[in-house]
Formats: sequence, C-alpha cells, structure tokens
Amino acid sequence: MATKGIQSRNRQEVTGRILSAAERVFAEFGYAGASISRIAAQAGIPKSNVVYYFETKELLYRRVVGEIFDIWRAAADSITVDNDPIQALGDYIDTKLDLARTRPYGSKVWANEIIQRAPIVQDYLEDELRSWTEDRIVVIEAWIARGQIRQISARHLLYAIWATTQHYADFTHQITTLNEGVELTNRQWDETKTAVKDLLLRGVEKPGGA
Amino acid sequence: MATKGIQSRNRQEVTGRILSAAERVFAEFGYAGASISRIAAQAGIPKSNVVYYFETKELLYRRVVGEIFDIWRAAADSITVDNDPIQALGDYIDTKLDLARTRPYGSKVWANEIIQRAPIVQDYLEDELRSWTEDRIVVIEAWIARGQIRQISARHLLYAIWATTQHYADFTHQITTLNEGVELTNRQWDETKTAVKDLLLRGVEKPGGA
DNA sequence: ATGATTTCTGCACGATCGGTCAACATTTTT
DNA sequence: AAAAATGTTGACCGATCGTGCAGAAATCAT
Repeated sequence: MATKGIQSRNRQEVTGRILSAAERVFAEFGYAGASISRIAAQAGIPKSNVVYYFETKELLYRRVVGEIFDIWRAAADSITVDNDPIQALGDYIDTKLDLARTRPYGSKVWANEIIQRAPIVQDYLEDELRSWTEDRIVVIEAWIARGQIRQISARHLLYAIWATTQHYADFTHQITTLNEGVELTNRQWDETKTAVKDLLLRGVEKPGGA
Repeated sequence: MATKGIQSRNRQEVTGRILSAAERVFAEFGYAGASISRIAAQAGIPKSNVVYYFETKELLYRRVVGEIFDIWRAAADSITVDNDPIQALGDYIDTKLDLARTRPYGSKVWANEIIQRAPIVQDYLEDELRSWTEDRIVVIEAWIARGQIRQISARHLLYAIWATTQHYADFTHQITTLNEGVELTNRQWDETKTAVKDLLLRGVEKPGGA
C-alpha cells in the first residue's frame, strides 16, 4: 500500500524517458521528420515499446506539446492586477528566458506546430490559449487604466514578449553561430535578460516613473 | 535575337512556379514532411518535372532559403551610419513587417531551418549572415558613440527586431486564432507597425530626444 | 526537312515510415 | 504455486519516400 510496486515505478521512468526523447527529436526533425524509431533510439528502448506506452505518434506528440504549454502558462502567474507592472512583466520575461535556456526543445516543438498551422493542437489554441490571453490583456489594460504604465497595446506587448523570449530558444543555433560558434555563457544569459527587459519595459513604463 | 524563344520563357515560368510552390510546401510541412510530389501537385506539374529542373530536393530547398535570405538582407539597406537612427530602424521594422505579411512562407522556411540547427544552409550563417550582422552592429554602435541613441546592446536590439517582426509571419496562425479566427486587416497591420515601433524604439531613443 | 537539343513524363528501385501482432518475460493478484 | 495482468520485443505489412532512367514530345539550329 505504501509503494505502487516495481511496475508502476518503471512505467513512470520509461514514459518519462520517452517524453524527454520525443521532445528533443520532434524539435530537431519536425513532426514528419521525427520517426518513432529515432525517438526510441534516443530513449534507448525498442520502437515497439514506445508504441506500447503512447499508442500512436500523434498521441505522443500531443503529450509533448501539452507539457510545454502548461509550463509557459505557469510562467505568467506574476501577471495579476495587484502586482507592480514593471516587476511582474520583468519576472515574466526572466522566467520565460530561463525556460528558453532550460527547455529549448519544447519551445521549438511549439514553434514548429504553430508554423504548420497547428494541425494537431488547434483545440489548445482555441480553448485554453485564447481565454488565457484575454485574461492577461485585461490585467495589462487595468494597469493602463490605473495610470501605472504607458498607454500601449496590451496584445502587441504580449506578442513582443513571446517573440523575443522564445527567439532565444527557437533560434539558439543562429545566436550561437553569431556568437563565434560557442553557446552563451551564464554572463551572456544575464546580459540577455537585462537587455530584453531594458528594451521592452522602457516602452512600457511611464517617462517620469524611473 | 530579340527574344530568347519559347523554351527559355517557359523555363523561367515553370521554375518560378516550382519555387513558389516549394516555398509554401516547405513552410507548411517542414523539410522532411514536404514531398516532391506534393510540391509538384501544388505547382500543377508532374513530379519528374520538378526533379528535372532542380535535380534534388535539397538543391530546391537551398534555392528557396537563399531567396528569403537575400530579401531580408536588402530590407536593412536603411541601416547606415549617416541615416537618422530612429528613422532608419523604423523603416527597417516597417519593411520587415511588410515582408512578414507578403512573404510569410519564406520566413517560416527560414525559422524551420534554424530550429533544426541549419542542417542544410549552415554555410549561409557562417559566411554571409555573420559578417552582415557584424556590419550592422558597427553602425548601431557608431550611433551610440555619437550620442544619437541610448546606450543599448546593439546585438540584442537586432535580435529583438528580428524576433518581433518575424513572429508576425511565423506565428500568423496563432495570431489569427487569437483574432477570433480572422486574418489581420489592413488597419490591424498598421496598428501592428505602430505598436512594434512604439515598443522597441522607445527603448532606443534618448529620453529627452522626443 | 532533318538532326540536335531541350523539355517532359511514367515506371521501377531500394529505403524508411507508422502501426499490428504474436510470442515471450516479468510482476501482481489470488 | 497457479492464474491474471502488465511489460517487452522482433518480425512483418502496406504505403510513401527520393531518385535514376529510358523514351516520348516539343523546340531549336541548320
């Protein structure tokens, strides 16, 4: 009763390895280019075993996309009416950039899916993303109404934050190449955070309110 | 002597149709998911005819990527030391957003290629993109040295412009879904230009220099 | 008009794909 | 310990892929 037994412990470990491998392979080869056998090889198990746990490639893919979607959603918890706008948006940018570094594959899978017009997770967009976005826009517009930030387009501010933060995940390879071929150091990631917040938030805060 | 004959005229027309179809199919299905037969069907010709003009899928792909790269490069012609910074960067953003609207497929193909670590056009990144980027950074840093703009990171400013402008091409489907399922109108594209420039350029211009 | 050249197309090939299935191994339940 | 349930694996199938190739069709040069 205390434990669930060896089988279920293994089940969790194996499915976890598959999900992790799938996130990477889907990111690096796209949905069509990612074969089940390559995912299996990445996870170190036979192809049949992947099918056993996730039935089809599409179901496995949906699980991967759902994971990164949930993580991103949680990253915006700081965006509430009662928080300080600059602090809240700054935290959101910081968290999003941390995720760009720690979970770049998930971001790439999402980008690929949207680029291809969301053939598999369109329901996510219409149900959860739409209402979630409208809620954040309401918060930002409340800040504007209170005079806490400049009169900007809340929607385009969100898009700009998404675009810039995810750019550092999706375009990591381009950024690395332009960084003389070496990955960004801890210091350079800190500089990135500072630069992105400096650029975007100066367009948000009131001129006098420095 | 005046004309080149029917054959070469047709050659240009057919290769043009193939390139246009390929840009779209590569964007919507990724490199692996884009089959030659689907490109041929989109162009309205037999599969063998596509191979006749471009030999391999990879060579056709390189042509498609090279096209969008050249177009983007030309879009930054306004970024020179002697131009006014805010005007020049504003023009760049405008042009880049126009391209996001008129050539979204090219942008998506590029995004896909970078996400997958540039398996085919890495030479573009190391040769042309790298030197091109360094040149623009020199210009922006010259503006800073002259005191024409704030002391910002030229590199991250470029990345932010790329990220935001290309976001409106690569994530068109997400933006459309969040726009109640309908594509952006002319007016909304104008609002986008204004919002993006307002957000990014306020982080660039000197506080007093309004 | 005729031969050379270019353009176009259907067919065939080996490879790889997603997914099925039956046999086997292990763990859990009784 | 026997039965049931769960986990694991390799062999196999029909479909699609990129590409090579031979020959037909159209155009060009003479």
